[in-house]
Amino acid sequence: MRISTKGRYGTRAMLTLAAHYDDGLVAASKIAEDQKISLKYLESLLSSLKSARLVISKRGMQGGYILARSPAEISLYDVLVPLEEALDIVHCTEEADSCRRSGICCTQEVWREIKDAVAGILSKTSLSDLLGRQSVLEQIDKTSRNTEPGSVENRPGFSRDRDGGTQQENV
Amino acid sequence: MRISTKGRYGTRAMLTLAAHYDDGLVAASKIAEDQKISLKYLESLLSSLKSARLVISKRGMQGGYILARSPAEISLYDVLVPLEEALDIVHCTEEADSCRRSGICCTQEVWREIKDAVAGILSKTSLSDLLGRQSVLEQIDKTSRNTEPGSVENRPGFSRDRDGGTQQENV
DNA sequence: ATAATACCTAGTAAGCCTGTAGGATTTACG
DNA sequence: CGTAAATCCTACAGGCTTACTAGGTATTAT
Repeated sequence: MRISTKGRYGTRAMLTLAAHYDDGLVAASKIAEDQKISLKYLESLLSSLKSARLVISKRGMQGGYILARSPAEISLYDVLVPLEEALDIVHCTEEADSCRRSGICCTQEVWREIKDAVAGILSKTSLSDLLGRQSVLEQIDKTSRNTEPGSVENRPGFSRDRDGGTQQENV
Repeated sequence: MRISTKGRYGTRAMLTLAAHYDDGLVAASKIAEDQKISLKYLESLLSSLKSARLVISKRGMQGGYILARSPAEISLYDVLVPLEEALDIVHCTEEADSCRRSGICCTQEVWREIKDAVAGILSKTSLSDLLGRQSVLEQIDKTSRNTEPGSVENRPGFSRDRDGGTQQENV
């Protein structure tokens, strides 16, 4: 029971696109570098996101991707559904007829309750919401590093690539 | 992102044990028959549940399993955690140090929010709650089928096996 | 023409899920 | 004591998903 890296990587890719929504097209290679995601893997995620009509692509030189709608109009639910192939916590709630006990299964109620709660949280959180939180966190991060110098630790930021050679994280 | 059959089967097994909490030990074979779960698979689930100290077992003839606490004192959260090996929706929230971006990762907040919501629902739902819902559902089911006057004292388990010798469901 | 870019098809190593198989050990009961 | 009923233990296996990698094709701006 977890959101896979597919969903997490996809979300982060969408955040980069959201951050550059006013700048026009962004190349997949830039997103990959920004988020430290394997380019080839990212391409497949973007393909899914394109099929879901969340991004628009342009091929050829100077091509790239851009959000199909404004960041405020795209929720995490929109992003995760095509990547996680439905967020059904439990198969049972989706295909009721596959369960012979469906008429008298008390656990279904709970699974559905959970599913609705998760969908609610994801639906109410838009990409622009996340961007807002991000800037707050970056601000805190920056000031905390100024106040305690010496423990700087070279942490690559959300949208900067300070330590050119590092591997991608596997998170 | 889903609760696997392991968690669902385990939950149903615990419901059978809850229904017979006052009757003493219940053999795994009876649970398997009651819930239409493969006996061998069920055994491994019960093993996990025993390690989590949710059930107590007795070996040998006339042996079996019984809840370690009353149904009201066991939540779905208690049951699912040992079966689903932690309900971390996202690995990231658990092992923060494995994520190089942890200090400034805005998506973590959302994953944690979801995790807390799920845990909240599961924690507030006890086995006795589910038993209560179950009896309501059975009553509805029975009246809708409009059959069998009387014969209420016969309660061979909380699920009736309507269509005889069919295969086990794989839900 | 060239280089940058999206897009497409395959494959793959590892791990997990959902069991099955076959027994070893413990216990009640006649 | 012998036996049957039960838990407990180890091992395996087919199928699926995850998280990529490899290599190439099509399209486009310069």
